[in-house]
Amino acid sequence: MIKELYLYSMQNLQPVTIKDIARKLGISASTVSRALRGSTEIKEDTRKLVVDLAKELKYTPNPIALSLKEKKSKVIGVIVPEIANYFCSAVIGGIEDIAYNSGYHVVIFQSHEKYEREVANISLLASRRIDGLIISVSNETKDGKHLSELIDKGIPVVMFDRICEETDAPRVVTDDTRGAYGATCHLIEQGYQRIAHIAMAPYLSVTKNRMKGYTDALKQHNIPIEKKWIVHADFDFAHIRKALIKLLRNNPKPDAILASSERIATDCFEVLKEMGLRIPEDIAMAGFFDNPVYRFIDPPLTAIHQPTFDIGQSAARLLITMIEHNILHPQYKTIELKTTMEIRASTMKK
Amino acid sequence: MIKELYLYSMQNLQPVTIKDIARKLGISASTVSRALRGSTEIKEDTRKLVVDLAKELKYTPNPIALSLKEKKSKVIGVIVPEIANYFCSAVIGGIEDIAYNSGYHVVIFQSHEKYEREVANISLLASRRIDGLIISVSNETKDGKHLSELIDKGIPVVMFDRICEETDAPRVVTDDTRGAYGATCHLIEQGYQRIAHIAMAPYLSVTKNRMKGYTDALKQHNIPIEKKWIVHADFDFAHIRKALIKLLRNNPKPDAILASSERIATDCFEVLKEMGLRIPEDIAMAGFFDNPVYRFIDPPLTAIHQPTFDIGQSAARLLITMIEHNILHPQYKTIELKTTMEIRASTMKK
DNA sequence: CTGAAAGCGCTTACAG
DNA sequence: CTGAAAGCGCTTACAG
Repeated sequence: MIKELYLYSMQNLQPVTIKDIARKLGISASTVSRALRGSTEIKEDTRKLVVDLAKELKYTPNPIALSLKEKKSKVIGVIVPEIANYFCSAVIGGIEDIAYNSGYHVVIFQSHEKYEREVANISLLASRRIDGLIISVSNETKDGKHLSELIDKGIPVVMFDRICEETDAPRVVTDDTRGAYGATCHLIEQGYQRIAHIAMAPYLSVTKNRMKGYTDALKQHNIPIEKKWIVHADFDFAHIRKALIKLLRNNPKPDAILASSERIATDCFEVLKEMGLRIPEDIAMAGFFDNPVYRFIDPPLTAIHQPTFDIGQSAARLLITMIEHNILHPQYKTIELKTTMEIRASTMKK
Repeated sequence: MIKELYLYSMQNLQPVTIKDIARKLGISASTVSRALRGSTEIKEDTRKLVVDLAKELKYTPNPIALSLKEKKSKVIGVIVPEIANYFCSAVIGGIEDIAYNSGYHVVIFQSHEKYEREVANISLLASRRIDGLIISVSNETKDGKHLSELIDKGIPVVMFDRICEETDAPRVVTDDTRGAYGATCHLIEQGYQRIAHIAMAPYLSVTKNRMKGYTDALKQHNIPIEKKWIVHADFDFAHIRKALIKLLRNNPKPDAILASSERIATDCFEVLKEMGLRIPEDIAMAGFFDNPVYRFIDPPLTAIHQPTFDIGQSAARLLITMIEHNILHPQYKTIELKTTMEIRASTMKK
C-alpha cells in the first residue's frame, strides 16, 4: 500500500525561524527575539525592520521550542470515559471554549470505562508534559492513587462529575443528591411506589450522592428501601440487560426506574422496549442527564439535566488558574452546579 | 479569587532528565541516551546500569525535546464543526483509537460551522507544529484555500465527510449519492410523491452528492424535481425552523422530508412536532446519519447509517501513513465507505 | 565502547 | 541598543 500511496513527497518546507530573520537582516538572533517580543531595549528602527520581515515571511514562533524553554506545554489533557456520549462531548465543548480563548490546546483521551486504560492514559499524559488534567473517572476507578501521583508530580488536576473522593483536587460537580431526591420525589408523587435505581459502581461518589437522594426521598415518604431494587450496572449492554431482566422478574415488579447515567438510561430504555413494556403504563422511567434527543423519544424521557457546557467551562477556568498560578491544592475544593429536572411523559401516570 | 484559591504552591518537581542519570552514574549524557535507546555500541554493563537507574527514577523522555530535535510533534489535529454531535464524536472515537495505538495524540478543534473560526483553528494548528490534520469542514466553507496553504507548508491533510473538492488531499467519505438515492427510492416506494430535501450548503460536495442521489431517484421514477422542495439550511435552529415553516406553507405540502445531516434531522423533527404534524401520517421523514437514539424516538426515524468509527479509523490510518512516509499527495485519493439504510416507522405508510 | 560538541528554536542574563 | 553565550532535554556525527 505504502508504495502505491506514494506519489511525490513533501518538499523540505521548514517553517521560518528567528535565525532566518536574523540572517536576512544581518543582525543577531537575540535582537530579533527581543524585537519580536516588543522589548523596550530595542531601537525602533530595528524593531520595525524585524517585525515587518517577520510578517512578510509569516514567521510564527515555534511553540515546541518555547515549551522546552518554559517547561510549559500549553496543553491540557482531558480524560473521559467515552467521547461518543452527549454528556462528555458537551462538557468537552465547554472545556475547549475556555481553553481556546486562553491559548491552551485540549488533548483528549478515553478510558473506555477501564481503570487500566485510565492509568495508561495518565502516564502517557504525564510523560507528554501536559500542563494540567481534567478528568471524569471510569466506572472501574476505585481509588485516586493514579491521580494523586500525577498531582505529586506537580501537575494540577480538576475532576468533574465522576470524582475520586480521597483525591485532593478540586471538583466540578452537580447537586446530584438533590437531583436524585427530586426525581424520586416526583416519581412518588406520581404514585409510583416500587422505584428501582440503576446506579453506577458503588464506590463512585456520584453513585453515593444519587443513592442518598434516592433513599432520602423514599425514607421521607415512608417507603421501605429494598436492596433488590438497587442495581449497580456495568457499562456493558449485555450486563445491563441481564441485570434488568433479573430485576423485572421480581413479583411484584418495580413500577419505576431511576437511571443514573445517560448510557444506563439509553440501555434501560432499549431493554424495556425489547421486553415489550409500556412506559410509563407498565413502568415509569427517569434518568440522569438530559440528552437533547430525549425530548423526542417515545415516550419523552423525564431527565435530570446537568449544565454540561458550564461544567466544562468551570473546570477549564479552574484548571487554567491553577496552572498559571502554580497551585496544586486550591482552597476552593468544589464547584457545585445546579441540576434541573425536565418532567416528561415517561413518568406521568395517566 | 486567585488569592483565596491559593493554598500552597507546587513544589519544584522537575521530571528526571538524562543529565540527572548521567550525573548520578558519573558518565556522559551521550552514553545514557545511547543506552536508553538500546544502541549496540554500548557495553552491556553500562546499559544495564543506566536502564536500571532510569527505571528506578521513573525516567520518561521529554517528548518536547524530542519534538524539537525531530521536528515532529506526534500530534495530529482534528477540526470538526461541532463536537457535541454524535456523528463527530463517534468519528473522533475512531481517530483516537488508531492514534492512541500509534503513539499520536489528538488535539481537537471546533469550527462551530464558521469559516472564520476554521481558518483561525488552522493557523493555530499550523503554528503549533502538528504533524497532520483531519478535518470535516464547516457549512460555510466554500473553498479549500486554507487547507491547500497548510498542505503547501508540508502538513498532510485528510478530509472526511464534508470535504473540499478542489483541495488535493485524500478523503474518507461514504457513498452519499447511493445513500440519498436509496432513501429517496424508499420514500417513493412507500407512496410518497412530494419529497422535500433539506440539504446543507450548496457548495459542499456532500450536499451535491446527496442532491444527486435525491434527484436521480426522482427522475428515475418520473417525478418532477421541484425547486421549492429543496432547501439549503443553515446550522441554526431558528433558520431551519423558518425555512421549514415556509416549506410547509406550500399547497399541497410536501409529504416527505429527506434531511441531510444529524443536526438538520433533529431540528426538523423538533419543528414538525412543534407544528403538530404527525409522522409519517402527515409527513414522512428520513435523515442522514443514524444517531443510535433515533431508534427510540417517536416515531423511530428511518436513517442512513454512516460507519463513523471506521471513518475515523481510516482517516487516522491514512494520515499517519502520510506523516510517517512524508507523503502529501497520495495516489489514492478517496476511501469510500458504505452507508446502510435503517428503515423505521417514520417512513412507513400504513 | 565512551565523551565532547553541535544543533533543534527559542529566551535572557551578562557584557559591552 | 546589540551580540555572544548558555541553557531548556535530547540525539548523533565525529573523535578517540
